[in-house]
Amino acid sequence: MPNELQKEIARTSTLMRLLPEQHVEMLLSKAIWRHYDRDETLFLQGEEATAIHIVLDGWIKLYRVTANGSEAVVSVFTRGDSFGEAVALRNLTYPVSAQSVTASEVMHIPANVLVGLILRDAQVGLSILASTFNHLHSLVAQLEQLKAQTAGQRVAEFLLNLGNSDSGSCRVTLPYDKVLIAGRLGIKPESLSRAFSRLKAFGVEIDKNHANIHNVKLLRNFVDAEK
Amino acid sequence: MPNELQKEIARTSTLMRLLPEQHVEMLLSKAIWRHYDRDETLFLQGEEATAIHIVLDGWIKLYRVTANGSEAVVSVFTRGDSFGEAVALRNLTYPVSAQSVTASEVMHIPANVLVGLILRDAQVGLSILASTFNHLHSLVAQLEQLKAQTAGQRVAEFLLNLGNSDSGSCRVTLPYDKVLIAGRLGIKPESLSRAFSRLKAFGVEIDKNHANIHNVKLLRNFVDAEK
DNA sequence: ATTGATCCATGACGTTGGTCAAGTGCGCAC
DNA sequence: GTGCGCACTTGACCAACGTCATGGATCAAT
Repeated sequence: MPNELQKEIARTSTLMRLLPEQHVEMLLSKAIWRHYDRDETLFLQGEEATAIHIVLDGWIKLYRVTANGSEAVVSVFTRGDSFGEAVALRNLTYPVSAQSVTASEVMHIPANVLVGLILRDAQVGLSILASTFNHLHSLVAQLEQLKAQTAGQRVAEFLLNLGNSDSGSCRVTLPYDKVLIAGRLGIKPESLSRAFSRLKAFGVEIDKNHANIHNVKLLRNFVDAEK
Repeated sequence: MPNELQKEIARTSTLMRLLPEQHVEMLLSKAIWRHYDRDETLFLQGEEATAIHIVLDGWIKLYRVTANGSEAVVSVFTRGDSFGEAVALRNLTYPVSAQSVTASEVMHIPANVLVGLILRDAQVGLSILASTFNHLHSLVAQLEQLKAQTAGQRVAEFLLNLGNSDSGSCRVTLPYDKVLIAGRLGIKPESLSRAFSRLKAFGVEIDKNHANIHNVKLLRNFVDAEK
């Protein structure tokens, strides 16, 4: 049973905000609305995709389990983000697994509903391409970070992206626990912890799950520092 | 002026092989066919995309130049691969730059031609999503590799992907120079060189731009080795 | 208050890969 | 041939990060 707030978030999601009103209403009416507790699995890599997913609240991680059993976090999604479009529309199998990392509300749109809509109105296909492109772009950005930045720089950039000011100071909330943040950044929790303490020198204070950035420009400078 | 071989490659590209014949012919007739010498730039990150690209011959790299001036190679494409779909269809700006790393033949399809086709036949949109999904998938695989494998394992996996047998022995050709291979794998040329010599112990011989893998299963084993 | 669980910080140490510098092998122009 | 340039290799050294072990802080249950 979706409430109005949830519907509003859905309407403004990357996936739907460009669609004409009557399509949106149709999708909302055919969607499945579900609550997930913390650490529930939405799907596993290798499963066949039958729906696309829009996060209404909470945090969902996409991750891969590697041949030797360790876990690589690929993305972490939150309110307004959608995922699984490209896979579901082709009836392919997921290349990643998905799990809630906090209690979450997620809306599922059955793939056949969306396919039907695309065939009737090709504009919808372009909308979905747009959102898929966002994912492409964010993966490209992650690759660049991993290849060209040190762990410390990645941590700093992560903090800067949480607050979205570009000068002055700001206080941001760490959205999920530090093990996951470390995973998202491709480092171990211990390294994250050390990176945080090294960032003190650049005006960053970590207090529980909050970070105070005293001088945004100074930190930005550190991220962009040549080698 | 395309020759028949080039047209045949285009027809079997990821992007077009699922399209009905008459659409393919139309796209081929509207396409721009171009030769690039080595090290020519196709486009730069930040430029507005006006076409999608299909590689007919040679190798094209996509890369990002970071704030501190260093370069991160994101993808390397060859015969039959297409790129730029999601960007061109939305008239967005490229998140990466593209450059030929060998002399290459590339076919460009103007975005407006493709958009027109999608609006007339939504099936085309799904085809493009399929090819975009391939890119997504390969980026996800790269992320996993960077986060969960050592440089040596990445090098070994790269060699295994070049030959596509899964047992016995095989001889593969290194498709482009070692500086670029190193970039693609997120390491420095020196480290690539050292990785190669360490792989001798696993039956890999490097000779100029060829690699002999004496025992594919042994090497696969090394890649999948638990930590 | 005590226990245990969970999450995080810190220290000691090992390994990986980057950096810098020198050297090798090969192709090519003359 | 000789000389030069380029791609690659090798070695010595160092910084960054992972690993392993320990200990503190917080919270809930008893």
